[in-house]
Amino acid sequence: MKASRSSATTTREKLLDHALTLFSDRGYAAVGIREIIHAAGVTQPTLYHHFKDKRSLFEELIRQHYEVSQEQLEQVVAANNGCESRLQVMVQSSFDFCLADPRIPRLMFQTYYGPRIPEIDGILDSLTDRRFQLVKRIMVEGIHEKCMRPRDPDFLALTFCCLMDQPLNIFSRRSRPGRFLTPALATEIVDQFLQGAST
Amino acid sequence: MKASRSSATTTREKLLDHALTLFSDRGYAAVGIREIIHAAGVTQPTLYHHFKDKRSLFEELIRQHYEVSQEQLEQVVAANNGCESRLQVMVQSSFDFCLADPRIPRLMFQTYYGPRIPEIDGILDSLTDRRFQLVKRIMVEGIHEKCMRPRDPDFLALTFCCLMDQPLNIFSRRSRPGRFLTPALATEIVDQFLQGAST
DNA sequence: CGCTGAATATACCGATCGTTATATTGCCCT
DNA sequence: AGGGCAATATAACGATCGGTATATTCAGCG
Repeated sequence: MKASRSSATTTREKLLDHALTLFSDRGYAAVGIREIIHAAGVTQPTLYHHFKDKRSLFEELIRQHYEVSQEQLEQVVAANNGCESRLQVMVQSSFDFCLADPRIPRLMFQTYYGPRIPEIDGILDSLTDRRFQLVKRIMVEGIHEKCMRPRDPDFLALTFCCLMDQPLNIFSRRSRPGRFLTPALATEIVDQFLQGAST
Repeated sequence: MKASRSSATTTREKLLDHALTLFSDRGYAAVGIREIIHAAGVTQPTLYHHFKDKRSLFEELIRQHYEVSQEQLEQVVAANNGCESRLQVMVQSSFDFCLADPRIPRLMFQTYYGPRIPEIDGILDSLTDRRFQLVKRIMVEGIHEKCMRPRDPDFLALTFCCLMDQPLNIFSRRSRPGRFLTPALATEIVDQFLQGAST
């Protein structure tokens, strides 16, 4: 590959990487492009050479990481059978994904559960819906296999996503998320979802 | 009460009210003070007469609504006995609180689960911790009364808060949250928490 | 009446915002 | 060698940001 092309890619990826660091910490509105280009060690026209504007940079960041995480989830779900083990690997895979780079769940969940961002209105819902439908399919399957009580799959998918996302969001902000996002917690979450808290 | 004092109170409350509307929609960083004073129909020095700066206005808004919602929760919990009914009224009371003014849970949850706001770093944790401890006490009691399996009360409180907060956060953003935050959903959430999803 | 002090307005401050016109560098192809 | 083009930098644009110096209004009070 040509040097100029590879150098361009590096610059572009460097911008995306530092944008990820900053946006995942303080969000789209609070981070200025000067902060990003300063962290990346470039100047403004360089950023505007690689991205149309601030909004495009942010949207690409979001789309890219939603894409990767979604593919990983679909992969581990497809590689397992039975609703319980599928839910289990889904949580565990999400935990691993977070520990590999906590900035990514921070960006995704804080952007989704945080204040509205008019610049990207509408694109978040379609991205998160793909994962919701995946969870919902597992629920429908679980009910059909009679390992789950027959209830509204939308409700089940919602509660499961709550139990999975919230710990990811909360603990990915702490220092050393690995202290909290343990395999034991992943198992406990699935157990809590399936068995409940009562005796 | 003097006319000037009452007029001052109205202006101050008008500012807080429009700030609530705007901050709960797009967050602290994305909303400028000009937008607030324009909505309230006053000028900048008026805002700075009633509040030290943008940060103080926001902090007062946050503290005020956390205070009110916390008191309401403690009240309904104290008025009921048994862990199941306490959990039930807690969810239902939170739903009612949201339906009375969806801007308030939007502000609270989006501020808490959204990107970090350096200006108010540290004050959110102490405010949310009070509610978490309340939930935790119900869990400890429930375990002691043998209506819940003996598990880590922190984990139980975490999962219950997940199941309660996430629907509140998600549905308070939709139009007419009352379509979703029904008494039936409140009951389903408590049932899901206690009984789980499996057969 | 004239004084005081809270409340509000006009007009502006310097700083930062997202963005760009212009110029320069340096590799690739001919 | 030199044209062409992607990549980067210097320097600045107008707009908006949070915040304020100053002036005016108005109510309460001696």
